[in-house]
Amino acid sequence: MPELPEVETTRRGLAPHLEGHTVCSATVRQRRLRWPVEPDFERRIAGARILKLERRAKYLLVHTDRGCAIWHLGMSGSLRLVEPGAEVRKHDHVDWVLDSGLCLRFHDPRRFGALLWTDSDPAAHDLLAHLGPEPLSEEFCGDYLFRVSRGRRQAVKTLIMDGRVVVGVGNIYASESLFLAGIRPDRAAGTISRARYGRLTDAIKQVLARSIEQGGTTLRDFIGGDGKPGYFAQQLNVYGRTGERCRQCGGPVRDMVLGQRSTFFCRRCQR
DNA sequence: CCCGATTCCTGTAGGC
DNA sequence: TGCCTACAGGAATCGG
Repeated sequence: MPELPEVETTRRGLAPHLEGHTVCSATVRQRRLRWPVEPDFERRIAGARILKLERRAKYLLVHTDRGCAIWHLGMSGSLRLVEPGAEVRKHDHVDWVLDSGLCLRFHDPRRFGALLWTDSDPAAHDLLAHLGPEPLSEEFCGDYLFRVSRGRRQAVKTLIMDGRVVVGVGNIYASESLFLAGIRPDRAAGTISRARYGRLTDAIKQVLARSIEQGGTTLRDFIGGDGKPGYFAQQLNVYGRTGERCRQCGGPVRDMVLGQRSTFFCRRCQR
């Protein structure tokens, strides 16, 4: 599914084809996404000139001279440029026809994605206004996590997956980061030392940066037809490896449920 | 305020 | 082989 690295990869891939171009027209085939696409979205975007593509958390912001479109890919969404006249497949919910002749197409089987419009600063939009810092920013550091975790009894894994604390840390990266930092996912956030939060923020930055370098390869990118995960899965230390041997100590990888999310860890390497 | 549970949706995996 | 069910997950929102 699109994690932060994949959204960033999407942004980098689309930017040269979108920035400076005009949206001639838009077609919305399915309005019922995570939130309904507003009725006059097509009218608002038609004729708009795209100024810049920006990523904030897992949102892709398309700044235009008329306002800003806010995309979210949910967990099964993708944005691709297709040739005009390309066959429309099931779950192809939105098209933007560009003045270049290319078409920006949104495909999203599970419809957890969203397409919103705002006439004002998107940072002030309800969905963005209360988000925590970007994980790759300097603001996100051990001191910060230490400070915001004081007095909290919730598990550290659910803390780092809380978008008000830090954005873009999905379920896979949360387990992987905690493994790299040697911290048990269910440790109460408020009892973890400043030094260990330093190691955790380093681990989060490392795992996200490495994934961006790989073009955001995720679990759902397959090699061959056997359903086996792709490149990135080969680098996973614990995610989805229940019962297999820990790469570090050889012990069995364990799983548990935290905040209704499957969670993977090694009892010996994480405390 | 804090935090766990519920909700949206459909493709896929696992059980029988 | 095929049907049926459980499950996965981002993140807002509800409920205690």
